[in-house]
Amino acid sequence: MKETTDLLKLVADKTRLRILMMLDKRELCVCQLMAVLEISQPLVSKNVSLLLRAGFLEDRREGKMVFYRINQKIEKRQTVLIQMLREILQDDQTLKADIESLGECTEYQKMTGKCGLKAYVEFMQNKKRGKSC
Amino acid sequence: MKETTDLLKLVADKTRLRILMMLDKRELCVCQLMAVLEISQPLVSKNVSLLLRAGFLEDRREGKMVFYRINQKIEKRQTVLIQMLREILQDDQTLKADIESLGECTEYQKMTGKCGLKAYVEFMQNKKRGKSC
DNA sequence: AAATCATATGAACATATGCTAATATGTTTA
DNA sequence: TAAACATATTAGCATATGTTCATATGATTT
Repeated sequence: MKETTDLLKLVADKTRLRILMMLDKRELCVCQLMAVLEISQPLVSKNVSLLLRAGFLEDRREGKMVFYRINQKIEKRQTVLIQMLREILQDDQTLKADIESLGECTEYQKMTGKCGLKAYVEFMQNKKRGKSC
Repeated sequence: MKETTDLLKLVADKTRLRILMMLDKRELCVCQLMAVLEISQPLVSKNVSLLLRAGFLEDRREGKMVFYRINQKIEKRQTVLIQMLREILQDDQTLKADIESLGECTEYQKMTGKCGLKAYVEFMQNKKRGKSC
């Protein structure tokens, strides 16, 4: 019972829900999540590690960067939960915007080859000038 | 998005989850929930009214008693959520015990015709003597 | 080796949440 | 109408939670 409520609490949070749904689309590193969600690096790291410890995610190191994705060997309960989330969030505007930002930011990253705070700040400035990434 | 996290938060609580799953089996009044869950009346009332306001439940007055049940005109998202909960909680021991207690307590209520604190206390005393209701 | 980059961790703070106790409302019975 | 019963609401407290800031770790590049 507690396991279930813990699982639900984990997912009952805007930041983590956005992260989980993003990673449900594709593998991402911390800095990409920062850029798209427009939140601080420690906040991403913390929430990502909560999802990791709960078994939702698995990580993969590539140089300095750590990539996260949905755990392939996920528990059945978690699979069911994620399927439910997909269903009730299929028309969610925040998530749609996140996915769109993600595409643009990935492109931007390929151009600059950077993934850090500076790239993030530049990205944000451009975005606010209406150029979106 | 906030609607979704609010919905999840509501359900990410042991007390409310037990109430919701009980009511998923059958209609119940506050005092029955008190007895089975072994929690105070205000606590039942509060959580039940939260579930009510969120649209999960509907209420029905019968004399002094107020009966609650799953709202028949529930939103689709909520239906999906409840179905998911049924699935991941199908082997939950707490819920199994709740359902069992419920049967016994309903029987006890029919005998005494009472639904209040006194009946509850007697019930609890008997239960602890190993007679279970 | 030093500097930079990417991520993780820990402390501190504000806010939110669940719970209890006291009280209020509303209904039925005596 | 008074008393008992069933439920609802409020205030207050303790705990939990999300967030930020500062700092630590670990990897790469120069």
